[in-house]
Amino acid sequence: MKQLPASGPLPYPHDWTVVDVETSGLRPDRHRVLSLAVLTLRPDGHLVEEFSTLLDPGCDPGPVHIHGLTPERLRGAPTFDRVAERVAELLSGRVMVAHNAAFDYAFLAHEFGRAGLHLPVEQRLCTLALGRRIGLPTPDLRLSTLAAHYGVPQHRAHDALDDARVLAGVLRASLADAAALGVPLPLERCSFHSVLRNGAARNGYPPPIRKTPCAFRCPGRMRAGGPLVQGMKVVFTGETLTPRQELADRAAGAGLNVMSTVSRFTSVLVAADVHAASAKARRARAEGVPIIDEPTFLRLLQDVRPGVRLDEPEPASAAVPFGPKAQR
DNA sequence: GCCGGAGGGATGTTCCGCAA
DNA sequence: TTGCGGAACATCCCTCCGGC
Repeated sequence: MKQLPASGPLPYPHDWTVVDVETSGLRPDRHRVLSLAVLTLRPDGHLVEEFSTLLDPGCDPGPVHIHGLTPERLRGAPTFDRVAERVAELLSGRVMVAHNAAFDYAFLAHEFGRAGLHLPVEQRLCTLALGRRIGLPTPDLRLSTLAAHYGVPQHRAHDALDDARVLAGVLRASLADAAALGVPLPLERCSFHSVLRNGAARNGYPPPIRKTPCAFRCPGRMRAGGPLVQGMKVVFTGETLTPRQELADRAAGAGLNVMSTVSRFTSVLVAADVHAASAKARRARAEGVPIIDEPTFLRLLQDVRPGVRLDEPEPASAAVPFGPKAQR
């Protein structure tokens, strides 16, 4: 078990609002929030305020065997619209933090919508995505597993307040890890329209990319330090700060060939974390494919050298040719 | 020029993890 | 149990090369 670091200065200048909800099901458009816990934290992770409440959903509470919230327990609890303003106060101007944040965000967004209000969250941080980005040596990324890993005591799983307190502890430790590793936070801009368009559960993974045909001949691998050349085959891995599709569109627009998998013909792998242990990163290392981070890629993207169109003869290039097996 | 084999890339399928 | 998407793996298709 890893020792929970003491709260201290962190290089992330955000005030945080840790949120956990218990719900009557998995569909934010059909199911309701039964219990809600909201904790506000200073940038160093120090607790400022706690708020939690049961809620009267006005419907069947769903899987009682999971959350233990029977109709009897919920009877007399306030409806969401009666606590919405208080919740909005705690969320405003802060980064919302949750485990599988898209899930909690979607439920809150729908509850605020039903109350005729707007969910005042502009950015959210998913601790699941953060754990994945850090590359934790845990068998999985469940909240209970992360709590055990960081030594955060968990008393009652699926109790909103206890889960939120555990999450706050995991957040503090994860932020310390991320800072120590120099890992950028997987902050995500929020909009209710995107919730309606994409649904709730995204598990923090980047969306799949659309394949764009490339009109240029592949010049080979990228040399150390660049430059990028039109036709180079580019693969993305990990959760990038820029949306995956936007990166792919910009790459394709610059004349690069965006591929879905790494092969020995891949010119360069763009990784959210160049030390990542993803399958693509492992394959890239095995094949000798250079790996660069997102900021480097974006910088190189501003100066992509002209390539050779598929219908033109091939001249000398600024790239490294592929190995003998690849030259056929 | 045709055929078969080899290999790479694209695509499809399955598994996994996560939330309640 | 549900829904979603990434990762891993399997399979298919296309291209290229060598032999005749």
